[in-house]
Amino acid sequence: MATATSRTPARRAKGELARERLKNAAIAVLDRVGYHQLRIKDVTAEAGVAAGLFHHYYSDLRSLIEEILDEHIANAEATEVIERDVSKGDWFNRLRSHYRFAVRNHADHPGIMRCIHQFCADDPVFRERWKASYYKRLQLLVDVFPFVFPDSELSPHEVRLVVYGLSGIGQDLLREYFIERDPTLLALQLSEDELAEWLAVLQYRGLFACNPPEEQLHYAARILTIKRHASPPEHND
Amino acid sequence: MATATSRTPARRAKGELARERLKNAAIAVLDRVGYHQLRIKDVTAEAGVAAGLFHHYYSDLRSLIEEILDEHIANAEATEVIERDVSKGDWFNRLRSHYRFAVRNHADHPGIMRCIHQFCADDPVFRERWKASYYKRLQLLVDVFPFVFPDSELSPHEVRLVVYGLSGIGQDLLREYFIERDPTLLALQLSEDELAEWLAVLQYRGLFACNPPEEQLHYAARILTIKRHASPPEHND
DNA sequence: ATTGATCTTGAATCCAAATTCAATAATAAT
DNA sequence: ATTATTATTGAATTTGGATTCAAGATCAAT
Repeated sequence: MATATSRTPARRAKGELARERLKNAAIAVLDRVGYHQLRIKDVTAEAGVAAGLFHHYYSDLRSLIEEILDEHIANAEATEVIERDVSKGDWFNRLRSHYRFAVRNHADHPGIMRCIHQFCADDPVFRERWKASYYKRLQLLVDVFPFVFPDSELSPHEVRLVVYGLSGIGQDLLREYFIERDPTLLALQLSEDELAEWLAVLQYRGLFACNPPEEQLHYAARILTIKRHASPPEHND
Repeated sequence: MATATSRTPARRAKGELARERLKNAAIAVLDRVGYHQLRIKDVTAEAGVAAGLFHHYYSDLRSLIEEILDEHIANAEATEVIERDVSKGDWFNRLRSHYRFAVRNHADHPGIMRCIHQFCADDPVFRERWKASYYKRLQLLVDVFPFVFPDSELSPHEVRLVVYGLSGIGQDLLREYFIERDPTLLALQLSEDELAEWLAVLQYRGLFACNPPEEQLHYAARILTIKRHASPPEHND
């Protein structure tokens, strides 16, 4: 934002509007076809302007997309109130808040999330930027780990391994759900909060090797019934 | 394989060799630059043949890559002995075997795994093929779920949610480790077996909400020390 | 109203890479 | 040895799309 208005002092309101229109058009097309299918002509057509106008505002597609993603990331970080209303020791709610955030992000901006994923896969520079943002949240967990688990004998590297490993819970699933819209998953008819809670429970179990306090579960209480028999029955397929 | 030798009866041994050389060249380049940077010229140069030869054997890049990936998938499925030496109720070893397989795959074929990931992201047809292969293993888990957890009140859809969610454990991590070669992860200096075991432990905890039997842990026993205090200490960051 | 700036257009140009193809070499069959 | 088939080359062409640019439209300031 700051860059956009300050870079060229001569930039006018109308120009800013056109940039906005191009960005919104790009986001719309991203939703439909994804980053690798995206063409400048698609964007200008969607925005209802001439093809040449694009280069008046952006040097190439990459820079437009970068601007969109940077804005999204900044925006997301700003609105991430997550930690605020969660009391210090309340880990389940903390994890659930993180998932609520991730779920909402996917639900509201599937095109952008897909684009981030695609962009990361072949642009090392952007991937670092994304990781920096994404792992910042994880880092919080890494940092407090020694306090939460004072008896843990894990080295800092091992802590990172555990946290990064567990952070994978639901990543693919959210993409399948909100971006590919996999029918077998959509069939679940879950609200955003429900989905977030399910994923949080799984992560909680992975982290603490036990269930979260039952009274905190609003939707996923049934998961407590996943309890293994003392002597698991032999079974033939 | 069967297709390759039978499609054109007139195809000669030398031709088969050239196809092999192209495929191997492509795999080598995939390792270096990934799918989206890959150019036909790169492949022919790497193979040491003229650019035009490519089209004698393949109609386009996509079809070459598809052949490579299909072969890889078929091959992987064939060598996946996994379930064989694991006794029926021995879930921890079963999960660990799956992870050993995934880890080995990434370690041995980083270029191909990266390509699969990129390909999936923008080719819905291929994604279905990959999911079919990948989820086949998960489906096993989904199928036996009611027998392992007879008291579970989860609907089949919910079972799928849980299994898919947990299957995300380590996905990104394996990519970061073997494809991007993230230094903070490589610093762990883990053997393939160690990595597989860590991931399996995390998944086991997520699935069973408890630790795997201690005597089965060869490397990751320290994870048992992640035990939460009865009354977690308040902590200020 | 005139001026100087920015905005917008779309046809013309450029470019990287895919694709074709005529010519030549290698190989197998007889 | 001759012939037919397949393999290989690399220069020429085509393609899809990005990029440029001259010309006209719009706008703000005075």
